Amino acid sequence: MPRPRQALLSPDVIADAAMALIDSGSPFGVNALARRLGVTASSLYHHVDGHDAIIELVRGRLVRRYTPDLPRGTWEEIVERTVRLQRAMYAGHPALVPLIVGKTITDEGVIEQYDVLATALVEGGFPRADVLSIVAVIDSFALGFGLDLASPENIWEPENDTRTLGALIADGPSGRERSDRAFEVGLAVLLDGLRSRLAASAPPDPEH
Amino acid sequence: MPRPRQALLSPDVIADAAMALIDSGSPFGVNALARRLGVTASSLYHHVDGHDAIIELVRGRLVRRYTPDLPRGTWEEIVERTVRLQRAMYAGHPALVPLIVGKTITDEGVIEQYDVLATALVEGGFPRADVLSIVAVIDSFALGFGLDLASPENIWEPENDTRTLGALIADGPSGRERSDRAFEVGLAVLLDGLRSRLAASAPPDPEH
DNA sequence: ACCTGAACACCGTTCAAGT
DNA sequence: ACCTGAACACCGTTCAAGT
Repeated sequence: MPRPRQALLSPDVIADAAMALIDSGSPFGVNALARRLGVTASSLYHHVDGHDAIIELVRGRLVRRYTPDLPRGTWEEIVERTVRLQRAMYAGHPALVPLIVGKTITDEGVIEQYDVLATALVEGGFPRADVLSIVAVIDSFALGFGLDLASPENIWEPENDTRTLGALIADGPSGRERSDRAFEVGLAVLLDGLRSRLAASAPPDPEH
Repeated sequence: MPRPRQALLSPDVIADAAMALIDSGSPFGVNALARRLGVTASSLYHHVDGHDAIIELVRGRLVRRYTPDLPRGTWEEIVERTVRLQRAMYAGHPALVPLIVGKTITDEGVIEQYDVLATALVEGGFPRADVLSIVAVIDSFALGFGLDLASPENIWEPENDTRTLGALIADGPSGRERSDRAFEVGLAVLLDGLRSRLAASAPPDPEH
């Protein structure tokens, strides 16, 4: 079946199938993807630039889907909304997370999200020299908790006795509920920490 | 060369070579590892339980090397020391980080570190029900910044103009220095956030 | 007990050949 | 322009055969 009159593939078709494959839980790969599409792996290379480019395509789509409009508000609102949106995205597509770690971000839509964040922090009064670091902190935070969603049920499996850890694991929730609670605690810690830092760098308005 | 009088391999020999392979920057795999050891990949399976078990072996060794004695002190000191030790370990062996994400921790030495942390937080006055979440927050934090070390020089590559992000990237440091700065900011935010949380859950001593 | 070599079911990518 | 099939250099794991 060489060269049908109407092309079988396109970047969109490939991205859709890639997302379905990732969400199915089966390991992602160009061969597995081609199989799903009823096509040879080499065919994909006529439309996209290989494995990593497909992942970046999927990331871009998801970010656009999960952030319909650019957030407005105070830096606190924007930080919280950004982190919660990322959380929702990773929760909806946990198997994507291990695939995107350590890949350079080039997608315009994703860059724009980080730009909004950076702008909000500068306008919020954080020292310019710190803002990129703070964006990285927020990013690390979101990614770390995204990986938590992609992790096995039990992160720790103590075989011997422990002083505290074993009992805490036995007493508390597991799986998604454990992860959600940790996320909420983490988000509160993050926002509190940022507020303290802002207060320390820009002393409160002398009028008060 | 079947069955030499003195065994060529052992878990220790394999772990040493695995660490050298990982630190060399070449992609890790059982085949590549066997090649380095001048041995067949199948030989490894007489001593260790495959790819993931080798990674867990390396993790255990490194944790033991980087934490010679169990930390003592206030919860703040223990949290800070734990995070800094993990940071040092990941900085020394960045290529290990992507290999350990999402793998269940079974190594006794590693479990013990988390147990010390959990115990310190309980004794420090954090609500028992929150402690496991807080340990997960600290873990996500350390892992997120570890991944930052394993990431390419440029995390963001904006192609179009941006309002703020592009200028911040151009003005600030890159590579290791950027990562280190972000880590320091993140650690300060983490500790501040934890202090606020503790103060909110356990109101200050009425004597003061 | 320990190592090999062959086998199996995979990877990601390139490229000449076909229409 | 678009798809195929073969090729290349890899993966991780199993297992019978050899000493």
